[in-house]
Amino acid sequence: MATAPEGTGRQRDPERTRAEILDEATSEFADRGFAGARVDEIAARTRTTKRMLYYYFGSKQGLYLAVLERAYVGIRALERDLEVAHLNPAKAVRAVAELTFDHHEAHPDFIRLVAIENIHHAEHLRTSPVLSGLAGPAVDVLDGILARGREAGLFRDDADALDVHMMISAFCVFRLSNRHTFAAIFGRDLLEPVRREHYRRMVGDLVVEYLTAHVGHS
Amino acid sequence: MATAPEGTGRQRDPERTRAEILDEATSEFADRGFAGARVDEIAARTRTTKRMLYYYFGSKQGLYLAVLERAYVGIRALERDLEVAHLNPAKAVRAVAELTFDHHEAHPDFIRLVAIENIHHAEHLRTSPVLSGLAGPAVDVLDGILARGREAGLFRDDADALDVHMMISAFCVFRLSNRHTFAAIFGRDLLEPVRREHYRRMVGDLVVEYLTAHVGHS
DNA sequence: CTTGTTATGTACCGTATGGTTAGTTGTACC
DNA sequence: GGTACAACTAACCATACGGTACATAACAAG
Repeated sequence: MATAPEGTGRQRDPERTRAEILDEATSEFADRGFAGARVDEIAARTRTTKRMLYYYFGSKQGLYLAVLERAYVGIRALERDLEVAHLNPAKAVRAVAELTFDHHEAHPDFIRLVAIENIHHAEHLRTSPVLSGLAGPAVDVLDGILARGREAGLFRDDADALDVHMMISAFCVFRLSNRHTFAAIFGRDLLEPVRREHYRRMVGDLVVEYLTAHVGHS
Repeated sequence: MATAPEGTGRQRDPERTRAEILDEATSEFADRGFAGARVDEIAARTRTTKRMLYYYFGSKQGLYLAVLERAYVGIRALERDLEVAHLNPAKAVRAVAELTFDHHEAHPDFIRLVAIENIHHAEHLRTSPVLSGLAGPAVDVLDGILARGREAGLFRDDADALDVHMMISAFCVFRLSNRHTFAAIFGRDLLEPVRREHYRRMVGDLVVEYLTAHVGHS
């Protein structure tokens, strides 16, 4: 039986080596894109050599895919565990919006990887079995909230869960992914801490006001 | 005096050569990113050779910058010429939102270049004299509309022109820039023609409902 | 202690790629 | 029709880069 490899006692530790490679690869890919990332550079930043990188992941593309998969799994777990049944529909969508807002802000590398993957027409994402069928949680939660809101006569009925998810993502993603060109042109850093609460309230307001607009009127 | 180089009569035509290089470079850079783009590939797609590319633009980076500058100039001209003085504030913001929506949809390459530039932390954009001070038109127009809306007691006063511009851009940019990962995960193509009008109305509603929310109430 | 296997390090390779050197030809002007 | 310059071509170069061949050392099991 294998004694669990813990701490720093071992000289050989595949788990740790793998994780270390993934960590450095994540930051290199997020920083320079797929083509711009350098395999030698990733290897140099770990305690191992380039050889190990190919030993575990086969190719640059294989490593990139592994990085992408690990990054995507995180956010879905969060969404799945969000508990909103006890909130009224308006507060519930706001909670979803703020969860997205907080997660994206806390994981800029994830956002960058998504941007990079889009430049490549999501060709890696599309062919990864791990990443197919990730849609579940986020959409289901929103679907439930919208249904409740419509039944109560609070929400408009011409927007579905995917539309709302898209609205929220658009706002939260843009704030990170377009931060640099926005700052360069308009001179405002969208991530400045002083403005954080303002924008956090803004996503919530945005989606709630949109959903409750004119319901009951004309 | 130079007889204006027109038509196809000439064997040598610097203007045409330059433009042709820029066209092909735009699509190559937009398609593969800066590092992924191949200088040889760009040259092969033009009627000239790689040497000309260096003759006119000096380096791969110089060419990329020229591409970026040309792409950015277009949209600002549009915004500057938008006439909204005769519209009431709500209709005016909606017009701005729809102009952005239409432009982005018509120029996917521009959106892709912006995404790529953001991956590079906007380092090229920041150092380009041509691209500094491009903020003007879009913000001024929105600023005027918001002022009118607030004076008339129609609009809330806790969002400025940049905030609104950001909201609109976020929505319109996301629809294009994140099209592929969104489709891969959720199975919905945000650019499907059937949904076009739905989304176009959605940006307008979004920003108008947000701005007019609760004004005059509680 | 031996042995098979997994993990790891060193040194190297072929080629794709950005960039250049050197020379050639069309065009305007006199 | 000669001349000077801008526009253009072809062949070449150095090296950065993804990837590999080969050797070896740590570990678990008997």
